Amino acid sequence: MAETIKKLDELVGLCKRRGFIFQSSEIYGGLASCYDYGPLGAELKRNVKNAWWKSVVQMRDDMVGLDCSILMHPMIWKASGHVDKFADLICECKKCNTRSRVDHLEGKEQGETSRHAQTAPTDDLSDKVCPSCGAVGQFTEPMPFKLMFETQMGANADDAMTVFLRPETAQGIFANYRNVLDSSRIRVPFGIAQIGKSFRNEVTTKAFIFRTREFEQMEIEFFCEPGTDEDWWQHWKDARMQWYLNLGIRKENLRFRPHDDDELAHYAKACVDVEYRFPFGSGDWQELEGIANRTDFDLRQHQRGMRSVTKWIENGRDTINTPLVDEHPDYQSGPLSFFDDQNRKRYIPYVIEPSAGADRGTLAFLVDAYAEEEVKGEKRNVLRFHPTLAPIKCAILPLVKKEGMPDIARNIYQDLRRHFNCFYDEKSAIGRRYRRQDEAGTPFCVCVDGQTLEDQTVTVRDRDSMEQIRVSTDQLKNHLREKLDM
RNA sequence: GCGGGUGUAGCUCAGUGGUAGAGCGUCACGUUGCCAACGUGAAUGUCGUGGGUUCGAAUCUCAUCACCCGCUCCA
Repeated sequence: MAETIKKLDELVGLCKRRGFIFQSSEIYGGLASCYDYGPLGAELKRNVKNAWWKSVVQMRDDMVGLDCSILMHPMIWKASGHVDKFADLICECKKCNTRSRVDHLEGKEQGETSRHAQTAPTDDLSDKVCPSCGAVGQFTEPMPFKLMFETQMGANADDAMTVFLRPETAQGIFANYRNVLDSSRIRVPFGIAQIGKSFRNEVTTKAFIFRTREFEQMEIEFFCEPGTDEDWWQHWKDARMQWYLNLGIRKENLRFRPHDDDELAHYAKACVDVEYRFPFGSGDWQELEGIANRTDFDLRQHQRGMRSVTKWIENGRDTINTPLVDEHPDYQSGPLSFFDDQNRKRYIPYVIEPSAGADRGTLAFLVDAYAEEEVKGEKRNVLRFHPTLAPIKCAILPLVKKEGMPDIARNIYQDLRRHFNCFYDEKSAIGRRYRRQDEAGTPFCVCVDGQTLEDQTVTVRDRDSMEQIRVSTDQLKNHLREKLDM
């Protein structure tokens, strides 16, 4: 009789009530689109990230990790295309107040439109048609729309340089691809994984932590020989779907959604989204992760970017108005090429990018685990987290607060907590304590009772079945570690 | 950014100009002793924020912030 969350409001309330997720700066009235993880949420999210890392780095021979800085050389974002793409011009229809991108307005030829904020024409919208209400020429002056966060680097205001907070972790991987190759003895095909914060000035945030301006990504760039890219794309597609399933997300709430050709980013040869059926919007499927074939676009772009730096300095470090130099005719032998010494071949690798949202994933695990049940006429709320993800693995509870039971329980607690996250609770009735742990998603509860005093056994209570078995205290640690797979 | 809605205790909400409330939760004590038990008691409020009207504002009004729904947008 499990019931799931039907509305976003329920979920927000649940997250706050149990200390998973809070509105950022709440005592100041909140800050739009920013959220904080509470005690249980911080554990949950960290477990999600650790599970991902274990799956894509620890358990694989062909993957290594990376953790690079959020601030990077501004020209990285020129080469990646973000400086231009993320500086679109927006105008507003005076008649219906709808905002449109200038380069999306009808009548404008695509190649003709400048994407550069400072060189874009601020006139000549007189013959353009509002895509929303059909009014002609009723637009405000075009205004630049900065999708990347900017900040100043350098304490001395005169010398300060404008840098960007990264809008994706991916480019840090491309920028370090050469370093990793040269230092780790790894060879193509191989991948680099990274978890970290990224920032985008999304036009629309909303939907709780689903789309926020500050968010955390779990990204892989997998480098492979051109021609093998489609096979690797398929490999990662399967591997990533299996990860969500292995961690307990119900199959019927997951699906692949291939991108249409006109939806593909300019660099991508193919892209598929892993989607989860979230309980908001119209009960709609929403993206958890995108798995793209980025071809050799990024490495080739960075080869151009590397050769454009001098020009950028000469140009007064003006990132927007410093175009990249043309691609070298012999780009296949460039500094970011890979030499396959077994087959005596040199090439720019193709890249498969499985890019997952850590916050979205955490939200999906939370939603999918939630259940309301009837037990003997009483309502029971339970979060059926996979043990790997559960914030607390085991609660240790003395049946009563006397006859030495708390002392024994505390000893067990001190022993078990060295191996996994535990919680000790001796307050109020035992049934209430079990239900509290159900709400936190704790898979096991250990109870020290009267019989423990006689034969050194405790009960182990299972969250999902609510059944109890007796386990000898000297077997307890092994019993739990086996059950928890830890 | 547009339209609609909401904002009162940790949570869910009642309270339409006159003393700030309930249920749940939390805490203490007692009783009980394996699934939100019972009894007694207690704590908890910038009524989102700031201004205005009024003798008096949670309530009327203006502004603002945040969230939700629908548009728009989503490299």
